[in-house]
Amino acid sequence: MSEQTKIRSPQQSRSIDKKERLISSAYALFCELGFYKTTTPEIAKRAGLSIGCLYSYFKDKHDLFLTVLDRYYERFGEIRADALRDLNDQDLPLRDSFRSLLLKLVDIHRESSALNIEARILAYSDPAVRERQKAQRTVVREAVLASMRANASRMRVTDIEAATEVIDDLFSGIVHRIAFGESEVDDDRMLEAALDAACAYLLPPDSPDGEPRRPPIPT
Amino acid sequence: MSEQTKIRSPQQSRSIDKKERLISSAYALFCELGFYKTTTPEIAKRAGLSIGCLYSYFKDKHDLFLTVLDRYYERFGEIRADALRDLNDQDLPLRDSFRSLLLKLVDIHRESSALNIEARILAYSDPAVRERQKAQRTVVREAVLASMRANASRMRVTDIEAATEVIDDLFSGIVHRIAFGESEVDDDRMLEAALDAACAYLLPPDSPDGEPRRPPIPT
Amino acid sequence: MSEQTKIRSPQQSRSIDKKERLISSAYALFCELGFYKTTTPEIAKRAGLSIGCLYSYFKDKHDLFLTVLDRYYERFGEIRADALRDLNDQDLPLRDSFRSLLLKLVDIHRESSALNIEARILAYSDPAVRERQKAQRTVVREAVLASMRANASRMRVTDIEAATEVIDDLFSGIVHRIAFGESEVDDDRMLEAALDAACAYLLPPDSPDGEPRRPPIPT
Amino acid sequence: MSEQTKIRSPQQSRSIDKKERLISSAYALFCELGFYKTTTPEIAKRAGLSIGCLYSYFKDKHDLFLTVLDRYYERFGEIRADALRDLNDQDLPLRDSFRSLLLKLVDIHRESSALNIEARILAYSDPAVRERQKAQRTVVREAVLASMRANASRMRVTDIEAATEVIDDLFSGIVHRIAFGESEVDDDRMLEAALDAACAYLLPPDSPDGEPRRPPIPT
DNA sequence: AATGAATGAGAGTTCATTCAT
DNA sequence: GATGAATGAACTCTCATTCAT
Repeated sequence: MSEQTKIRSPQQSRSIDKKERLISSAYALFCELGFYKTTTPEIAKRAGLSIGCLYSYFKDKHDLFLTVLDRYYERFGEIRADALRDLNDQDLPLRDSFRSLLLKLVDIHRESSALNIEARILAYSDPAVRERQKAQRTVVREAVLASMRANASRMRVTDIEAATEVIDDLFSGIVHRIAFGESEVDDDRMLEAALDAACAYLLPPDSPDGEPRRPPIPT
Repeated sequence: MSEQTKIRSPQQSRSIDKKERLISSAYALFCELGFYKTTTPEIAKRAGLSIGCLYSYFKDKHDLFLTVLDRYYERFGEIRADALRDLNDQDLPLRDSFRSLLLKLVDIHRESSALNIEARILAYSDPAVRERQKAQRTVVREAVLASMRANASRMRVTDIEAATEVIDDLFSGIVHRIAFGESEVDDDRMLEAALDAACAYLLPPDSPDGEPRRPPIPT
Repeated sequence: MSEQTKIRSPQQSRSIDKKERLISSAYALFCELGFYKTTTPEIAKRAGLSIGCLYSYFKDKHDLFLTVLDRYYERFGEIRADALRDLNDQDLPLRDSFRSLLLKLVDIHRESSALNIEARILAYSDPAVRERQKAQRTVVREAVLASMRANASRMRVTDIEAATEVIDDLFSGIVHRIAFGESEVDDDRMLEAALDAACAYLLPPDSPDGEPRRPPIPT
Repeated sequence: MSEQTKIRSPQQSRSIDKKERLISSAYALFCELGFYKTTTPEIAKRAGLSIGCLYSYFKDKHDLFLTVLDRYYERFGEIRADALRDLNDQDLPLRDSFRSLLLKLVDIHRESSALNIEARILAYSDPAVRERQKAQRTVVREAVLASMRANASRMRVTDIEAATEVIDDLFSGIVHRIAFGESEVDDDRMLEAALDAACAYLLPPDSPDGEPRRPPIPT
């Protein structure tokens, strides 16, 4: 009679595959249409499964959304973590590390940004979404902050915490703009401008870490 | 009888008042609950009007949402315009103009951010919303760009267009962060950090325009 | 936003009529098919109304069932009260008062017994039904008990409370049997047999109150 | 292949055991939750069997319910038969035989009353249930009637058939009341009151068969 | 012009039953 | 024979919209 037991926790590869297909299908539809315009029968249909099957893997639509959101945050987190590792471990100039981070973020954003926005909306009225969002935010914040601290010696900013959030905002905005083609300006010019801004802000003037990739054409 | 004539275009003051009340009520509810959780009867009820009356002023819920969105963009535009006038006309240091701009943006964001986010979601599947969003973006972009160009002499950036969008992203992020209390850092520290970044990026080193508000305590 | 306001409390005669029609229609269907086989669209259809309309008068199916149950108990209560008045006020022989009570009970039972049985089932898992049932039971019990006490002088039983419940059980059984044609024996013979039992139990031997209606045919 | 052959009629002890387990499990659940709230997967689960297995023994849920009902009637019938044997064979005073009968009926009622009530509801719309109910009723009626006839010499009632049904109603009501704790009066007082009524009705005044168990306390 | 009761398409969800393994 | 994942018809309920008054 327990509700818990009614939801299948698949251990066999075939079932796992079905659950994955449902998550993918839901992910795609939530991204494309948002939460409310996506219907559960449509999710099942796209996954090539019946509606009943969907409800044997997920308690309800909301539960499925949360699962999709977790999946998204997870993937997003991995990519960010990858990129931050570059910032810490390699002795690339900071500007180049940043560029590589931005390009990776653009990639993941391109496929799931609507989901991210939807989550922000739902977070207003849905505590479970809000909580997950906050947790995700905290993880990211800590990782970026650690990375910034590790690079503190090369920087001129003193309030590392605030600087982290400033850079986060700047990068998020640029990434969104590029991912969605909302810029009137060339993607490349946008990217370099954002890097200019980040370097000008974080680094001392004339730091070699902030050298533009392409030297200005000599006159 | 054309369908168009069914929708009243109020010319008498009483009718205008009713339409306004409907827009306000819808604005408040869309902000609070988002598009889908807001019901048309509730909008009418809050406006102290009948649901039938709502449908005599607006073709459907979507039409009302678009009207509300226009109203929001309009208000947002006015505030931005105000703030940009400061940038151009007054001989305040740029940093102070920026600060005043940011504070105004935080105010408007606080009351309508959900609407803004909702619009972003709907823009995916709704061409009419997308179009308005783009138009709004263009207006703002042009205004900010003009303002940047007028100040070009004080700046060191050469790609003014890209710089405009960079600043826009930076400021939007900060404003959102402050408006929604999502920052772990003091609002004030965040604000000054964002101004540091903007000034470091736009202005030549040591420009008096970028002087921090509070001089360092003399030794 | 309050849930309360969403449910219409009709004050105009037309609306009251609609609500009544829904209750009648639901009453008939619950009696005929029971709670689970009765569907809300069917109730609305029988009432000549739309399903949406049903849900503007009742929160949900359960709420409608409770209303129907209240209505049934109310009617049942009135008839019982009528009959008990006879027991108290008139100087009919007790046997004749009882007979008239039984005949009235048969009437109401004939139309709503399934509802009564359904309520018993739902009472197992539904506290709201259980509570109403208990309240109803108490009201009836008190009334019958008062009536028994008023007639105590004519009776030989000393434990009036227990006797009340015994008589209640006896009469309920007989009424059910007659109402549903479950008896193999003539209704009339059954009725007189039940009256024999009640009189033999309650009255002293040879009490004129227990005289059978039809005197034995003289030889 | 006829459809009939799909349903297994188990001849091997292992299979019989499984079928029994399914019947017990269903019996328990139908009693606890009623027909509609009991789900077939839950029945199979409680029996420690798969849902597929259930459907290899029973055509459908309805078929299983009928089987359970038969089983219940069977058990009920046995107990009644036992009790009636007492009435016939032993030379206990009738009052004591009745008491022992009532106590046994209370026992069986306690565990299966919901099933009984559920059957009554389903009998309205389900001919198969109705038919079984009627058959059961007939069996019981015949047995009780025979028993009453065997005791006719001790009794004063002349219409034995009607008296049988009167006693049946009286006893059923009391049993239900006691089994479900619906009485406001002590179980013991209720029981003796019911016996008073039965003896007063059936026996001649002052019959030693109707002596109360506990003699009144002498003054 | 205004009202708000009424509509009904369509959403989420359940569960008796089947059938590939 | 046994399994239990999968099916999908059917249910309850919501809410944008209409239209008689």
